[in-house]
Amino acid sequence: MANELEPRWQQRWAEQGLYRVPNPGEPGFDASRPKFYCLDMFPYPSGAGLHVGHPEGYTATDIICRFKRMAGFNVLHPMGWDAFGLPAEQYAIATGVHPRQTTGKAIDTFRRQLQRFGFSYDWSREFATIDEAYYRWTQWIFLRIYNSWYDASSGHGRARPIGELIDELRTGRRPFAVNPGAAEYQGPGARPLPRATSWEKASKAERHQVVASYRLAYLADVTVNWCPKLGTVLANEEVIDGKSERGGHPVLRRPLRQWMFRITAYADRLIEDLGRVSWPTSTRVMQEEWIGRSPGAYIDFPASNRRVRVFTTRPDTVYGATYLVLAPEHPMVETLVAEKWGATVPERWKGVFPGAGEMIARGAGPGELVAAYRRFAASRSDVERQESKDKTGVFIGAYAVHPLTGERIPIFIADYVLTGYGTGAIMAVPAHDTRDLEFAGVFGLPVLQVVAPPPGEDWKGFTGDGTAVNSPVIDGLPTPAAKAKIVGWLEANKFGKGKVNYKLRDWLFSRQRYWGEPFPIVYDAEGLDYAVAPASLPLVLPPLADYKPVESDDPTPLLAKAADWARTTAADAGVADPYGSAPLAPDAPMTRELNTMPGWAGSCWYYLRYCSPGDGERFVGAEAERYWMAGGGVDLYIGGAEHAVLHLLYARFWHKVLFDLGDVSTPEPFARLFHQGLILSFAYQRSDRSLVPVDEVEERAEGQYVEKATGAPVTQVIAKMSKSLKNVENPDDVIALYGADTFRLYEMYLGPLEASKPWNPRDIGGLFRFLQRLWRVVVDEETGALRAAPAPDAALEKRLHRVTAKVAADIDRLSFNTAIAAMIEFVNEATGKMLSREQIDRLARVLGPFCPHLAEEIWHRLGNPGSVVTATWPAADPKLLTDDEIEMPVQIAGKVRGKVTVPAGADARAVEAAALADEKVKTYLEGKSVAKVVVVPGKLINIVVK
RNA sequence: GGCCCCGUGGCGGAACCGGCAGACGCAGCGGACUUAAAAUCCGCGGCCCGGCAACGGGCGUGUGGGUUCGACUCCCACCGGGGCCA
Repeated sequence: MANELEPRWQQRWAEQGLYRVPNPGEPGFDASRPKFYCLDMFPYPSGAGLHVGHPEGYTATDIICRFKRMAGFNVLHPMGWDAFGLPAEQYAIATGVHPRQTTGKAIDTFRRQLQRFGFSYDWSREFATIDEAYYRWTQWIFLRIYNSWYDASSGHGRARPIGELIDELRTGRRPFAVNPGAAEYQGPGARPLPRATSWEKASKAERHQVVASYRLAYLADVTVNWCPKLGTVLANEEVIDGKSERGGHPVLRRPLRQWMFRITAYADRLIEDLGRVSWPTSTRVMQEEWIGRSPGAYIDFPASNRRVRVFTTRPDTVYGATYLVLAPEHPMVETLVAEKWGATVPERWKGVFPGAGEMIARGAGPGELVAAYRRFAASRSDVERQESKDKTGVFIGAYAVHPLTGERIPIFIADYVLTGYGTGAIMAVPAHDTRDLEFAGVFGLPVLQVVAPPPGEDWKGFTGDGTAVNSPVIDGLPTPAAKAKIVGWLEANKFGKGKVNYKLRDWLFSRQRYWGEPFPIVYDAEGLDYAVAPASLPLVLPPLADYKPVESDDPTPLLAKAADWARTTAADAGVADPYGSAPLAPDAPMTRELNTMPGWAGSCWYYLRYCSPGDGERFVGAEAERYWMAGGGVDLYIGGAEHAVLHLLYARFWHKVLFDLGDVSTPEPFARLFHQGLILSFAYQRSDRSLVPVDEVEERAEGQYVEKATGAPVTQVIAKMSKSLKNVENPDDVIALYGADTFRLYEMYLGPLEASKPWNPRDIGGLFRFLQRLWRVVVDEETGALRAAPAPDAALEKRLHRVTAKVAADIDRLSFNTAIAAMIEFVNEATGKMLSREQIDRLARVLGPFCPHLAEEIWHRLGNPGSVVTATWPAADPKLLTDDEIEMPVQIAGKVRGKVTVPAGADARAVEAAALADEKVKTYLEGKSVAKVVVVPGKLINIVVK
């Protein structure tokens, strides 16, 4: 029946445009209603179609949206497609089919599947990130960010237009020098500084360079994992033992000029504003840890006419520094390394790493051992280097001078220090750092206590807060005060500087693929970058003859194949001269940026576009944005926890830039966030814990499973759905059997929305039977006529009011499983009885958010006009939600021994008297004395006896 | 190693603020209807002991302790599972 009824109503709803919601100023907009913006995380339409995990979150948001509409809200509930991405491009490489075709097909499949669920999306707002009308604005926002700089001087700091910075530099209000916070000018591999010291004297390139160091989008030479065979850069996680994870091709570490976002400028605000949002604590903590704010200090250690700058989060332990460690790649290693070993150098300092002993035995010098160790370190991944318990390293034969004590301390290189963290060099305080202590143990280095732990704890290896000792400047101070004082002292004496370090890096935004947004950037003959004129957007992806990666040791983006597209002129690209240098001739040859944007780009602002998706003038209509984003942004955002950090952090960053520039009205995009749990599946495990595909297992008896091939018993376990375990469920199959209403109920009834829970098809029938039972309560199966009692049954009426109240409250707290249980109870109670027409009417409305098709069918069989979708939520009479008399359990010494029935409002004394007078209670009290009676009104009585 | 979350019947889960543990569903058992089966309807159902039974007693929310008149719920330690970070 569902397969006739459901498509029929879906078609009717679509024809009526029932889920279209007008914007302020449009016909039909009702300003008297409050608004509710409810968003699902942007799906990537894969060729495989929906799996059962998708509709979990979508059903939850649909129920809430339907409920909110009935409760009188203007509800914005959109859907669209995050459609750029690798799979379509990989398919294009193999087949030559343009990714747009592949993606278009996948979108059609997804849309058809979603519509079969009866979700109440406003499909008139649908768009895909690959639409030119959409990515035009993605490119526009990129330029908005590119043409901004972060002014940290005022209050918290904020983004400002780049023109204001240029004015400051031109007029000398701001010294002509690179941004002191610019990551590309720090640490190993820093870019050389410009020579000019004023705007006037600066060359075009120098002006360009200084301005770029402030821009929120900038170019930097970044070491990347380039895989020549695959023709792309790989993430660290995709490289295993120097080979690509997919295909096992060699991967080269190469510097490559890439677009970066200066997201680190926003690090503090991204942490602080987590206090504005209502998000799961775990997600807020994850973002905080990802940003990884650690206040500390730079300290300079003189070493043979140079200074080694270290970063430490524990400047209060500086007196305990007994050696320095540089990352093996640190550029100062070459200049510092000694020619030969000093006479007093202990043998083991010369090198501890595989193969070192042999070299030392044949008298290898420091240079040789350092080179060998660097090769050893380069072969290990960052993760291996940090996880390794066995500390390795080499003394480089040189010493530094401790700036506070004047002592000579040795300098080592060791792979537990990474280039990417701080300055790539540390002062080692073995007494109070676990890894330094392990290292000191291996190399026999002194361990000097400088922090006194709380009584009863060993100072050696104590890493917590305590009291400073053996540290003349700060002796006796507790750790936090000691940190503050020593940083001030180091600054005053020019030994160092307080500095907040972040784990968060600037965001690498370039990809060498085809299927992404082109950058609206061109380069002149000198290689300087310019923004194209916003009016010339969208910059459309050119067609390619083929999509095979360019195989080369030199990283080459795919767009290099579009040679004609890449060649343009200044006039064509609408490039002006932003720096008051020599203007470009209109016919000056320019080349386009050949990288494309990564998959994150389109999903960074899609929630804004939904507010007015057709806008041709602005990325989002200003009034629509103010209306739908009011109250702190999207009211409810539901999606998987796998996006807890990256997508949500990136979107927050873009949003904050737009907020600073006055383009959007709220500082945060998503007011309330919720993660639905994973839907898992059963799998089977052999005694050696290996997993067996479900189709190779049979159930011999209740709960007894054996592997078909061997007959060996296996145990049922819960695992992620995967093709290899053959336990992937397809929603289409379930809908074909039971219909969408049952599917929706089943997924919501599995358990709490946030929990991960196993898919167990055996249970679906229970929900299907519930809907059949409900149908039989209201419709005569023989005649198809409505079964209605002439007058409502009082007991059922009371229960109906309670269900109404309970379901509303449960939807509010996203507790759909208990809401459904309440409806089941009601229908079970009503089975065999009859409801009045008016009661059936209310039941249909309560069912509506969960099972819209069946509810609509009943609604129309009642002869109602319109749709249950636009009906109002039934009011629950508070008088019918409480009983006149209540039964209260009587506990004696904490065990329930009897029950008494008392009037609902009875006071404690009356309840106590009734309990003590109860016959059954009396028999338990015989021979005992009552010490105390605890009465919790409305709950229970506990008699404490001796 | 650090931080966070979770351990409740044969299974999924409920108990929302410290107040009757196990709602609801699945699987199971018994009965009605049926020539029979399916479907449907009615009923039983944590475990152990006693009783033909109604019922009575004991134990029980991973383990051990604590706080409290009262603990699935709060605190401490441990065990197991998951996540994030190292």
